[in-house]
Amino acid sequence: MKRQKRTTIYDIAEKLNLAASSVSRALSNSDKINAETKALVLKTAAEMNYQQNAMASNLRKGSNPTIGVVVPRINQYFFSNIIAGLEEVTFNKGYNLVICQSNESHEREVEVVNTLINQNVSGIVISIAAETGSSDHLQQVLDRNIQLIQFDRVVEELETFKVLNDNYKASYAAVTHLIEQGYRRIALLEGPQELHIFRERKEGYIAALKAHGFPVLEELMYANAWTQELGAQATYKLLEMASPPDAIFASTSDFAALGVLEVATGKGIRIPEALGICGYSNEPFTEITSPSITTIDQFSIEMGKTIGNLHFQELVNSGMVIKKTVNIRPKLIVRKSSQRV
Amino acid sequence: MKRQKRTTIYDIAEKLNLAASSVSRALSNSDKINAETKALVLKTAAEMNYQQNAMASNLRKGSNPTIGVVVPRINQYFFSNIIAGLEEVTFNKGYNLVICQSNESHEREVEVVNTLINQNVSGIVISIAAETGSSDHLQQVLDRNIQLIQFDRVVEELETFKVLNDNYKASYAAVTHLIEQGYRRIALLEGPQELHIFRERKEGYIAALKAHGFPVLEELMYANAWTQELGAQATYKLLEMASPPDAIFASTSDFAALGVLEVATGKGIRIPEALGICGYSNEPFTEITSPSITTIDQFSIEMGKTIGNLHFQELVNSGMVIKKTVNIRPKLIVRKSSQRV
DNA sequence: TTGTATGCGTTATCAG
DNA sequence: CTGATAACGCATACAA
Repeated sequence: MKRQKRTTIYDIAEKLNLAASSVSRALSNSDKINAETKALVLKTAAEMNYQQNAMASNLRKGSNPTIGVVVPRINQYFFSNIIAGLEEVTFNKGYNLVICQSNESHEREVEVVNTLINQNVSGIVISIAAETGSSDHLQQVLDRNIQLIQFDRVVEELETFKVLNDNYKASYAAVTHLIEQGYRRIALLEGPQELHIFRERKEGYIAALKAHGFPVLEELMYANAWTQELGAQATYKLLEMASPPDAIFASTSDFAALGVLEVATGKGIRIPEALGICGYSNEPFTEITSPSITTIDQFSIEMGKTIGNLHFQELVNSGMVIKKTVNIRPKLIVRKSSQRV
Repeated sequence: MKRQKRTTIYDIAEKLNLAASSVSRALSNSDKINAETKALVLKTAAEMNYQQNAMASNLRKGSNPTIGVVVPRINQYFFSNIIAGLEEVTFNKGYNLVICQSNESHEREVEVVNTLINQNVSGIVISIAAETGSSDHLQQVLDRNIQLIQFDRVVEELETFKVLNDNYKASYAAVTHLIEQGYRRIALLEGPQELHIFRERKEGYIAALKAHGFPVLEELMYANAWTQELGAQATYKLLEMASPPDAIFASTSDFAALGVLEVATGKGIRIPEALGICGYSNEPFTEITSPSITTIDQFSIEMGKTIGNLHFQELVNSGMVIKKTVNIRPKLIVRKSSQRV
């Protein structure tokens, strides 16, 4: 049972005593073709079960209507929602999405980006891995004039479209909220400071403390606590302090906040009375923990749509050198874990 | 700023005074080439920033080392884990994944499958949409001798590899567990019965009841309760009955179980004492609700890997007519929502 | 080992 | 409006 040859435009042409070019025109809905022959071609194409060979077509046209998406992990709510939003706009334009994971590895990221370049995709949408490194691979993308859109975690030096959350403001708002709720010693769980998003969140935290006349204490800033496990470990340490914090802002993720919640609950600490908690990302589970977790919504679906729109807009303006940053203002979602007033 | 021409093997050949074919051989690591020239070609290729045009190569070779994946929704834990597992094996083989969502729509499913066929992918991995319909599009895949692997939700009549959970046994085990915990009136939340997986789960439920001498009551079987919202609605109705159930098996999903939990908790019903709950899928959140939710793990990452292995095995045996079903035995995860003994 | 020639399936250009 | 032909970039059969 060999792979049977697929029918090509030549097969159709032969059957109808036409030239292949005419068949091509009919199929591509050209206007330089008689309506009747077009109808005839379409009909026989369907009968003969014809399906276009996208590789040949794309090769000839020198373009490939697909967009490559590179994210650290596909199974995080934030990223899968970005993709969902993005797909909503690309699908309607007849564009495909090729989705790749870097698994937070820089090496892997380089590999998948190269694969995408090889595929001649018309655009690449990326949120870089936590394990950062050279950005040569992204420069390559630009050099080949492939649309590059960075989102969330970006290489700042690179002149590309960027779709970002205003991490600083979100963080500032979260800490201000905690202060307003009467918390006095607010600890921060930090992410890897190589990533700007985590630096910005830290800056927002510091600024909010200062703005309200609170001291900024090194002992309350806990580095690299950006997974559930690490968040839990950090919480153990923090709660063992002589004067422990009365609130923890897990600026890295809701998963870290979950780690905090579990450890604190396990120790019999009452939330939000004795300890306030705030996470980041508005993962679905934050709504159903007990108590529910205060967090920050990043409007991920919206972000995805924005990215898609940017892509097509740029295509229209191709040749222009418009590079800019779209900032999406995240929103603080106040839930039980931080409401004691 | 026009898109600059990418360097081709001809550019390299010209520079080195070689034939394009030699360059091609060097690049494809052929053995019919002098080691020195190979090294030289590789070196200059790197210098000239050469990257292969995958479309041309694939067109010429008549194959495309990518696998298309079609799932209802990318942002469900089960599916994203399938993809993660699958990617683990395909990536190592140098294969790409093109991931598409059907959004549970049959029309959309047909569209994306056709796109994948056009791309000449070497395989398609699919879990069909809840909105079922004709399976012509999948027959097309087979007719073109593209590897087709179905998983989880499948079209049974189609002779393809199938990777399934043993829904019947899992359901049977869940209900048996509930009975052993002393629950007497166990309700079932059903999914759309067009899908075999939901039929099988219902059969497992019925069989377990019968095996333990319990009556099978129509009033306790609630149709189409397969989202959180619908699960909540169903729970309202069920708990209003003259003699309400003392346990609810949300055979459709953990989301439905979550709906049950919320409504019951809202009504002040104590879980697991007054009402036992069991879900399906082992979504991460089932561990952190209070009480935690008993559920069924489907070993989704394993399933993904299995699918990948099947794909490549079939490639090796191409020409053979081996079509079979791999059944993965899910595991009951007992948590607090059903433990009252 | 290397070069020449051809074709993969389309689309675009040019005549007719 | 239609047909012939070239070209997209690469890989292979064949010749040298």
